[in-house]
This record gives sequence, C-alpha cells and structure tokens, in this order.
Amino acid sequence: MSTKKISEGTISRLFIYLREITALVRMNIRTISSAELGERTNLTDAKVRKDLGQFGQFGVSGSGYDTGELKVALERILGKDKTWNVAVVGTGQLGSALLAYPGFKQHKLSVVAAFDADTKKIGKKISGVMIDSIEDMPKIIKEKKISIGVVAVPSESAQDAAEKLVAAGVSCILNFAPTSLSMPEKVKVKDVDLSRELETLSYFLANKR
Amino acid sequence: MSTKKISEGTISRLFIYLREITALVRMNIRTISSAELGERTNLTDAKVRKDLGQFGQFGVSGSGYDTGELKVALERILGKDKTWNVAVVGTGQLGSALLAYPGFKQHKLSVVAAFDADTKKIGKKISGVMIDSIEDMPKIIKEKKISIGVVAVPSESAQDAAEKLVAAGVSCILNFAPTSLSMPEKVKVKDVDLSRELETLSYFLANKR
DNA sequence: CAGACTTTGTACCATTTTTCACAGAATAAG
DNA sequence: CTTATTCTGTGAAAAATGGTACAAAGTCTG
Repeated sequence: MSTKKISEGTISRLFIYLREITALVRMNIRTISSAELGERTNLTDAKVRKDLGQFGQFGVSGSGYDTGELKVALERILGKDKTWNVAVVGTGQLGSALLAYPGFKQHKLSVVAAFDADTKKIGKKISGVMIDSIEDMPKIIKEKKISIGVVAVPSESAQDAAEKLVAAGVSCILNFAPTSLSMPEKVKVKDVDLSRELETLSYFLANKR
Repeated sequence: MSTKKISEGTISRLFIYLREITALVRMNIRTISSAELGERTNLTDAKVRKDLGQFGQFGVSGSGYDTGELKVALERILGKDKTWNVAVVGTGQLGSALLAYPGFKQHKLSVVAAFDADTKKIGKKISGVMIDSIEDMPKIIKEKKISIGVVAVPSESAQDAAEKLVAAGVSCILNFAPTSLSMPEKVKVKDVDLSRELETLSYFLANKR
C-alpha cells in the first residue's frame, strides 16, 4: 500500500473520473487525455494528472490514458470489489425512502437492518428490511457484520442514535440529521444536509451581482 | 457590501452557526463565546471568530456574542429574509420525494412548479404541485419568477434539463443526477450526489488501518 | 477602582490544495 | 531517421485554508 495519505477531495474526484471513464469505455473510446477528461468533468488537466499520479503512472505521453486500463485501476483503488453492510436508524419519511433507494445496492452497499424507537413499527418490514428495536442493535450489528450506520432520525435524537451505532461497532456514520455530531476521531462521519445545500443557494441568489 | 469574496466553506459554516444560535435563542441563552459555539458545532474557536469576523465585529471582548443580535445579523447576511421560488424537473421517485420534502419551505424556498417529459403525468399534481410540460418551461419560469431549478432526472437527460432551465432563466441549479453538468460561469451549480458520499465511505472502510 | 479574568479580533505561521510550466517520453508524419 | 507534435509526470510557485498566540478591550469581584 502506498504510504502517503490521500485527500478526501482526491478520492471524491476519483469517483468522478471513474464514472466518466466507464461511460467512455461503454462508448468504445480507447484513450483519453487529461485535458479532455478534465473538460468532461469540469476540472483542470493538471488536477486530473495530479490526482491520478498519486497512485502510479497510468498515462502514456503523447497519447493519454487507456480507458480500459484506467477503469480497472480506479476500481481496484476505490475498493469497488467489496460489499459493505449498512443499517438505517429511523424509519420515518426519510428512513423509508432510504430503505427503498436503489443506490445502495448499485454501490455495493447492502442495507441489512433498520431500527426504530417506535415499538409499533417493530417487526414490520419496509422495502423488504425488517425493523428491529434499538435495544437489539448491538446484537444485530455484530451478527450481521454491519460497518455503516445511517442516521435518519430527528436532530434531537441524532447524537444518541449515532452513539448507539458506534457503541455497537459501526465505524462509519452517514448523518442525514441537520445537526453536528460529536464522534470519536476514529469514526468517519459524513454529513448529508440537503437543507444546507439549499441554503447555500439562497446565499448565492441574495448576493449575486 | 463587503468587497472580498467569502469562501464556500465559510458560508456553509455560517449556516451551522445560525442553526446553533437559533437553538440558543430559543433556550433563552443571551450570550455565547466563540469557544462554546465552537464546541457545540465541532469547530475551533478561532475558526468561529474568523468566519464571523469577515462580516464585521459582532463580539464583545470579555463576554462573547449576543445571540439575538448575531441571529439577526446572520439571517441578513445569508439572505434568509427573502423567499425564492423553485422548480423541480423530473417527477420520478426522487422528484416526487423532493416535492413532498418539507425542508424547502422551512428554508424559505417555495416549490412552485414541476416538469416532466412524460405526457401522461402532465396536468396531475404531486404534493399539491402541478406537473407541467417541459415545453411550457420558459413561460412558467418567467411567470412564477423561479430562480432555482432542481434536476431530478436520469443522468442522460440531466445536461439537457439543466440547459433548458438556464435558458428559461434560472440562475441556480441543484443537481441530483450523478453526472457533471457543463454550465456557463454565471450559473451556480450544486451537486447533491448521495452515491459519491456512499462511495467515499466505502473507500474509507476499505482503506482504514 | 484596581487587579484578575475572560474573550475578541487579527497578525503570523504552518499546512494543504491548486495552478503553472516545462523537461522528457511517446507518437505521427514525411 | 528526423522533426514536429502531443501529452504525461512533477517540481516549484501561488493561493487557500487552518491553527497559534497575543494585544487590546471588556467584565467581574471585592
């Protein structure tokens, strides 16, 4: 394994490159230059080369990158060959939508458990996933080898839900609650806050010249 | 207006501060120090002061920030005093969920139009919003003074949908399609790509040591 | 009202990220 | 084979971001 640490920005962009490269392969385009890949992803050629360069030398001077080769390399780098198990906490409007969301499966993530505090919901199924009691979380997380927890509860309960997930053993949290979670260093937290995205747009509109 | 450009990161954090401050005001807490605000938002005191400092001097040495005053100031800075109109293109699974999403209203965004290419859907309502034909987009966007367009169509049609929105007059795009949109400089594009967030988590899991 | 304490605003420094720019490698053309 | 062209990989410069530290300003206490 390479020793230097790769920035989150780079990782995020690698997925963008992979998406584009996959489309190119499908179109039977065999090679692409950093300049054109940059064009297609709205990034600069230098950034493309720097990002890719961190993992070795894929390019060929004078002709560019071989799409097929690059696709395989990126998939390996990005760990697209493994599947991870996911648990969703909260089965309200948002939680239910997430349970139905096909994107998890598409990205090798398998939603294998759902939890809710409402005892009336326990034992029922949503999109084929059984709803369990929060109390059974430690047992189920361990049994089903779940490593990603999705927090889809109201803000007030978000910190608590996240702590329970971490205590039960997950190492990544995907947080949909619009609140800042305090988590130990070792836990990876990813906030998905649609409100804030929307608000940023408001700011742009209010301040555009 | 201040002349220097404010970074997107700062803007995003201002909304976090505002959220926290709003909660504090509700709890009748009158002042707060940058240190404590930082604690509550998982940011450092210096960053809080630096962010706020870019818009003037709100703090009082020795006692901190007046929550009521700061709330008003932030709301003004962030344009929360105005309401913006939104149109959603695409009324499939995701589009429908967005039309039902209460977060828009909560953030002074009003979804006043929806468009779909499927003629069978036109004329129907989802969550109280009428679905119109893409052809009528220019007229409706203008009439209803819509400034934000939400792209909730499949990747293949995303670029086209975005271009139509921009041609009709919107200046911000919220893009849910997992593809990179090419847009004129002046248009603000915000990508919301749950897949990529998920994938980044996968990468973290695959490479955590 | 003096001295101890708190807390801001900012200048300075460190680190990370982005951009620039160019030597050298591969290709293409005559 | 030689020359022109394309395009990578990467140092070095520049910009952005984040963190430290402290003077100055305000508050609190007796």
